[in-house]
Amino acid sequence: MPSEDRPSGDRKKSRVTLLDVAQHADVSRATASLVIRKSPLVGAETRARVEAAMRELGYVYNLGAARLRAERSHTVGVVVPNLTNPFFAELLSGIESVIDAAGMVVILANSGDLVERQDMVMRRMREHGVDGVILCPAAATGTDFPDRIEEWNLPLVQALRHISDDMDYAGVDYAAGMHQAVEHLASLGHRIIAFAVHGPIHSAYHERIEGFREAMQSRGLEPDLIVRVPDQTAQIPGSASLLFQGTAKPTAVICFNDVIALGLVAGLHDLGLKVGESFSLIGFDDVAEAEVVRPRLTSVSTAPVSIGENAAKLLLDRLSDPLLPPRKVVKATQLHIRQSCASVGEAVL
Amino acid sequence: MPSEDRPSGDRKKSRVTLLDVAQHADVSRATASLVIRKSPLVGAETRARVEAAMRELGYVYNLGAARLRAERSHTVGVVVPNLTNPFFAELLSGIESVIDAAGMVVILANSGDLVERQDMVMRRMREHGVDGVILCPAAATGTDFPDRIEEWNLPLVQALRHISDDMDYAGVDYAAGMHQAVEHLASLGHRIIAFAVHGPIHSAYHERIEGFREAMQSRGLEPDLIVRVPDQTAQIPGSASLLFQGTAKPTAVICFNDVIALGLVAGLHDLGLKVGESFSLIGFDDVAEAEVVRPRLTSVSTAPVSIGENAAKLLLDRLSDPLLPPRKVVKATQLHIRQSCASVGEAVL
DNA sequence: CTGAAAGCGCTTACAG
DNA sequence: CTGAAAGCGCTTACAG
Repeated sequence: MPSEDRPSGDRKKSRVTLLDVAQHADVSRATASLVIRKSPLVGAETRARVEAAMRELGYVYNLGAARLRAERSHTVGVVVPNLTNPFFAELLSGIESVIDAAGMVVILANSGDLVERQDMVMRRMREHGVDGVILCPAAATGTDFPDRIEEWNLPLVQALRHISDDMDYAGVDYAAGMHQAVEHLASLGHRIIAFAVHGPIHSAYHERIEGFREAMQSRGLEPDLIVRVPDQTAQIPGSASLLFQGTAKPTAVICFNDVIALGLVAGLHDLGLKVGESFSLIGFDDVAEAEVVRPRLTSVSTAPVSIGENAAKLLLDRLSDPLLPPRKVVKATQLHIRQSCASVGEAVL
Repeated sequence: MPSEDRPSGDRKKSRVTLLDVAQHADVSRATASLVIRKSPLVGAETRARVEAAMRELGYVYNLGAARLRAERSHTVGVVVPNLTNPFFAELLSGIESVIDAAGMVVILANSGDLVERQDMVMRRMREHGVDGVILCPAAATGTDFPDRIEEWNLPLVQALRHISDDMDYAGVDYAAGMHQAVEHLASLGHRIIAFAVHGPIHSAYHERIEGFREAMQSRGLEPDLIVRVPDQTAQIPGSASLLFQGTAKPTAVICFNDVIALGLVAGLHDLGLKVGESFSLIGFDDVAEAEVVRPRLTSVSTAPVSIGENAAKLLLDRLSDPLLPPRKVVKATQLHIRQSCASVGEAVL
């Protein structure tokens, strides 16, 4: 009665193995293995017999054993800085769907945007034998990181943020998105435009800042009205007054992302300003709430789900052809115009 | 030059193994294995030597191989209906943090709230040899599902929704949450209260409906003013008028979740009603946006991150003691009063 | 198209 | 505290 003193053991002990299936179907183990892997080498009749046996015995493929021999785990690691942020959740959703469709599975980890945690997590991924990883690099990732990846010979694609040109990257054209926002505001007559930012500093941060500056400068507008608001959602509304502390009073603000945008809409309202009338505002990301807020939010859409899909495809391609040169898939953004921007009268000029 | 025609192979080929480490450190493989698993049987000096060897050789533990022998994968499956919903993303975040702290890793899957996909995904989880799974069951999960789990002898905990009393469950007391909402509104003098719902039908849905009805009935109030709004966020504002189509005109609405709440705030605004003044509204979940919307949203908080933590702890406990009787951890909700409710004047009674 | 043998990298008793 | 041997459940050449 070994099942009595090792209660959890009976599952494992009684596991039906490929050999059981083979014997039941009266073939060799190798043949059974071939039908599992859908090899064309096996005759239809034999295949049917083996499949019946698998069903009758309730066979479950043991990927762990297969992996040991075949050196392929059908597993990809995904590491993001923060699961709680809906933006990353959407990225993850896109990744998961294409990885799943490829018959693989995602192992998830959270770096907390901390390099030490990221190191731990990367080690864990290697221990689990992932075939590759999709990584949104922690903001402070060191310059030696790409070298280590290289050494490990671990297929890796960067998502949303990039730290090396020698590895695949899936992201969006943040700078062009900023141009679209500035362009729209400028066309409505705005000349003094603020940029509200927060969060950690990384490539996507720089690209937005650069994009903003460049777009402003190319129109002869002052590019330095950049204000930092708190990271915590709940504290953003209270920081709206920061927009007006300098000598140049903006008539519009572009937001680093929609959580800032939503927060500032509330904060500006608290200050007695009417967004979409006496003040204009553009968000970034175009989250679902943009449609549901009053006034409806004009926002630059980045579609994180499709970035996730792109990242996963990039990785799949690399797995099937490791010699591919590094590729970048950088999506275009799209300005979704709703109600949060108004034109400034000629008087203002 | 085998690395020339099998370019991806050199990683695997050159893998440093436990035997390499053992030889380098001049001990047997078994001893090396013991130091990895932190066994107290190994002397300090030997341990140090082995650890040095691991470092020098860049050894990476092969969990896949260990699992095959030890029948433990240090892996837990998590299956949710939808990653895109921030609510599930937060649940996942809570799960990930405690699973990670336990030195294990989560394998993620998305059921799309579809039973066929759920079946697929559960099979995949078994193939990957997860030690257990945390499942938010798809709405239409059949009554035979628990039996199959039982047969598979797969440790499983239900999260947010439950389909069987014989398995662990981590959730929140939805019915009590509805009581808190109704109580608050009733204390402000509201007598005709609507309940706006949407989405799939499952235990958490029923509990909220029952909770609402019971709370209304116990106060002698009409419990049947339940209106179904669209599932798509963007379409919810347009459905606000549904609240007033019956003969009984509500002065307040309780929302199934905060995405409905946010949508109806917008929709009521479009109808010229002032939420928090001429109409009252309570949300459910207390998402971050509740604080950032005007008027600030009064909402029943459900704290999905901590539900995820509870679910993960339940699973960890079960893994270490499979004979534990099934347990339920049902969190209390908390009414977070902000600005979206007003009292109705005596005149209304 | 099928079979017998070896091996993937660990852990597990079992001796010493 | 350490070593030699067997085995976890597959896949991979290699013969036939």
